[in-house]
Amino acid sequence: MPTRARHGREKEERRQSILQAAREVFFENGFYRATVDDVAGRAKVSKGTVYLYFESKETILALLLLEGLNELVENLEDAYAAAKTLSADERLRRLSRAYLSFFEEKPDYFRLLTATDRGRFQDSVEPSVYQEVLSASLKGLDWVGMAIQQGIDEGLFHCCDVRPAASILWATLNGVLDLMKHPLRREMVGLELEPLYQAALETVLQGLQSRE
Amino acid sequence: MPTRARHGREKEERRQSILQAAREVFFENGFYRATVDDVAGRAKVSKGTVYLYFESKETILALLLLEGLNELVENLEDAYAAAKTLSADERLRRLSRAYLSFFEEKPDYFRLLTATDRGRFQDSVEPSVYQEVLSASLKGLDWVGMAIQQGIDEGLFHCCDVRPAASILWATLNGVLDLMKHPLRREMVGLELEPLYQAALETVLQGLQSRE
DNA sequence: GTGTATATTGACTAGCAGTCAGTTAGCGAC
DNA sequence: GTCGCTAACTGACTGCTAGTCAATATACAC
Repeated sequence: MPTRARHGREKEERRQSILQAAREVFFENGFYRATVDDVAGRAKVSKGTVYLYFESKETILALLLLEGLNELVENLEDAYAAAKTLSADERLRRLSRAYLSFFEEKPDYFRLLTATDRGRFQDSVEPSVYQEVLSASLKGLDWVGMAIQQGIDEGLFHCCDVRPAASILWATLNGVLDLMKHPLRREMVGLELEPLYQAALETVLQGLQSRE
Repeated sequence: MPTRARHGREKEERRQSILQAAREVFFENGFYRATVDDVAGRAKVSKGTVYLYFESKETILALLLLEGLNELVENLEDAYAAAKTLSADERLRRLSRAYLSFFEEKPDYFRLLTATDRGRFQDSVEPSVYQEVLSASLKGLDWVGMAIQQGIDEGLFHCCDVRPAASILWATLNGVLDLMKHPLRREMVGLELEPLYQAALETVLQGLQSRE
């Protein structure tokens, strides 16, 4: 009997159950309110065990974020692929919609993302993991870039270069999501998320289409 | 002799010197690394005194942010006023430039702003102060809105409504600033802030000008 | 059963926000 | 100048939480 292998599997299960507990606790209370003891308790292990499997509380956050970002990128990939036969602008609309859907269906991940902007994050997380989160948060840009490139090839867009164009659209969508994230701010602005998001998308698409 | 009044002045001076100490310490170390003892030490008072003048560490942050945001809004106001005779699109360029300048000259304030997205902020800060920060962070939108309204009146923009248009531009500028905030991310995107910022501005301006 | 390696525990440390009983300093009355 | 009163100030203390590590338990080999 491959004892080593069974052990490996059991360890992986333990690890996953701690991650799952962290997901629940972080989503319920937010990252800063949640304590490692909460996570340990939920996973029915001691705090020490949590630290056997993970370097720090913030590392766990990073891993959860990576999960979320990967799922988002998969959604974008699917949306891109499903719009294979469509024009570039329509593909960008599908991509944008997929992004908005993810935002609306998994708001918890977005809530947790803001926690990474903190000072300590970069200290207590292995640089490589931090870099991975950063890089994952930019993978969406690649799919937007591919659709934009198609638009340039098709003669739809007349902008100078793919990367700036993709970044502008990506930044705009993020800007709108961020602006409309807090209910209180939404109220102050006096607009709803979805229509503003759509309008922003169309405005940038128009802007990319016109000659400068 | 108006003892009461002199006392009032002295209290205000003490208060200001604590605020100044907090500004220095927060800017140097970031909000989360900075401790209240640091602030107290820098202001040459005890920690208890800090808490006589301010409700919490996060309240001090909120007050510093309000200062920064008010300064920003003044800059925008000046830029708007100085461009009195110009066309709407040119005014928007001036407003955007003033915003970028502030971002580049006072990056510390932007760094501190992200700290408010954290969970605890809303708990330990009086709701009214929190609301004031939120509302101050939206005042820039008003000046953009006024320039956009001018553009609509002049027939330059054909978009449906002022508020969405202003919000789209504002969100885009913020999105670009946020995207390009971290040097590491800037490197990953492979673009520089200023050109992207300019390009984003022009793209949205174009988008707002074209008929839909 | 015994020895060894591995996994787990939870009491402990360190660090920080926030408190409050006790101390000091300013000031007017005499 | 000194007594008494008030307001300002202090810093030791509390409570909480991330992270550690010596002690303990468990699993396995022989």
